Amino acid sequence: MPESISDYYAQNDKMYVATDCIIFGFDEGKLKLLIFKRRVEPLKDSWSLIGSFVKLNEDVDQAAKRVLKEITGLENVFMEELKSYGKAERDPGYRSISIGQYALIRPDDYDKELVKKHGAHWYEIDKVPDLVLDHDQMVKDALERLKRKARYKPIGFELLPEKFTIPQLQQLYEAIYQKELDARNFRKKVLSLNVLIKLEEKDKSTSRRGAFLYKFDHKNYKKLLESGYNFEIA
Amino acid sequence: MPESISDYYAQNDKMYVATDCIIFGFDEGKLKLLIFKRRVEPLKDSWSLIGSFVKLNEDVDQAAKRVLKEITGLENVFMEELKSYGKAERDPGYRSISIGQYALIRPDDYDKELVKKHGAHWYEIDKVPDLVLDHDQMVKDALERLKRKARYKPIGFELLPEKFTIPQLQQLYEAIYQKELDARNFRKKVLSLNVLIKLEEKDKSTSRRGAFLYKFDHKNYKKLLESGYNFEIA
DNA sequence: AGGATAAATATAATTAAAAGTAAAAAACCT
DNA sequence: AGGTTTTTTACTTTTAATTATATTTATCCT
Repeated sequence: MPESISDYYAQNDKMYVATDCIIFGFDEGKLKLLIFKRRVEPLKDSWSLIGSFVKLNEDVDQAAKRVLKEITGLENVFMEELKSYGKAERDPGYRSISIGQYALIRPDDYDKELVKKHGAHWYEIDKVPDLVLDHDQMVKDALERLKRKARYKPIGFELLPEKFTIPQLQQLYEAIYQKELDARNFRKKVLSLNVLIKLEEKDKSTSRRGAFLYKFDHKNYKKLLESGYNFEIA
Repeated sequence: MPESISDYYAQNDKMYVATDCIIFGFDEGKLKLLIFKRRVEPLKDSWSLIGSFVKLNEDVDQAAKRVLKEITGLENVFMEELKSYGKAERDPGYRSISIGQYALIRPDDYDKELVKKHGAHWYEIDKVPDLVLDHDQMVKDALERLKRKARYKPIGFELLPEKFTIPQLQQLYEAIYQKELDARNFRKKVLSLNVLIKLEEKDKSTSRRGAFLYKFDHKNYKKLLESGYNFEIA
């Protein structure tokens, strides 16, 4: 880079840096996406992901967390960079790049009032309407990433309440992969990973017998990861 | 994002967008990285990745390709986004974010004169000196990505000359994973993927008998990918 | 010619993953 | 009490992946 910065940015034109959040949730056995209706111009009334420009004194991931908190009230959520979107003409208004970040949130956690107030709405993943700019692409990319990642890291747990049953977990994986799994083998496999803690309680909302609740064992998971263990779910 | 852009960028301060290339090569049985010595202030004489600011009318990935061509003379190289680096204080000089992109190039392809002229140098991956800013982290991240990716996509081939032998391919995987592989089983596995075309010619540079040369079968690879085939190498 | 060396094949043995069969257990319902 | 439903465990069978044993082949070297 022998050129100096001013060669590129001498004009009054600016490069804007934004971040957009692809927010997944799991509810009623369905994988869902949180989007919202723009209430200001430009593109008023279009559906869009939730995003923001990155402030000058702010880390990019901080910016994404800030937005997520504004909209859902949630902190300490699983969030990971997806990729950047940097085509010169991606936004007709001004030159910008956006860092896409996907988040997984638990359906019972978020602040419903706050979400409503911002004009946000949960859509089942295969019923999401067209979004502004390149946001459709972002969702597509994020879904692919979720599918791949859920295969070798237990991120699926981020989408469930803290206590969950094995049939619930199976439902989630079935929703992500859009195919049915064998209950016996799924159970066997997931338990063999040794990252679930069985609780005394049962959840009886979906069956007569009721299913035992489990918690995710973060400690043991970390230990296993460090020892080079390779997860494989579904 | 109810706020307007000018809230964030009203000051004369600017946000700069850069891209840095993590360039891998494979030569003499070793995985190597191309870095260069800065010849201008600031940080003159420090080792650094090759990068550039993104021009206002340029896609981010275009910018990376431009740099790569300037330094190596190469076009149409395997290059993929790694991740963004967006900490507010990552560069003490000015607020910038950088999109890391990693590239895999064939050792015989690049323009040696051009590389020399730019003060660039190939280092074995475990002997790379300290780099400026967060470039060390970028290299670490890129290496991890390469390891993971090489496991399920045949990107390793990008690092070999167009014609290569199976023992060479094995060497490459051994270099990436830093462990020895069984020749018989490696051969069996890699051939079972059906993405290699056996040629008539032999390479006799490393053994008396000589080993048959192969080409990567891009067409068949694509076909298999589309049909949902899942690669697994090493 | 005989020995050395790396490459290549064939095939057997072992281990592990996936799929399926059967049935018991814990609740609830009428 | 007996029927119903879903969860759960115990085991078997099938299939596939991994590892290992043994040989053969092509070539160069002395």
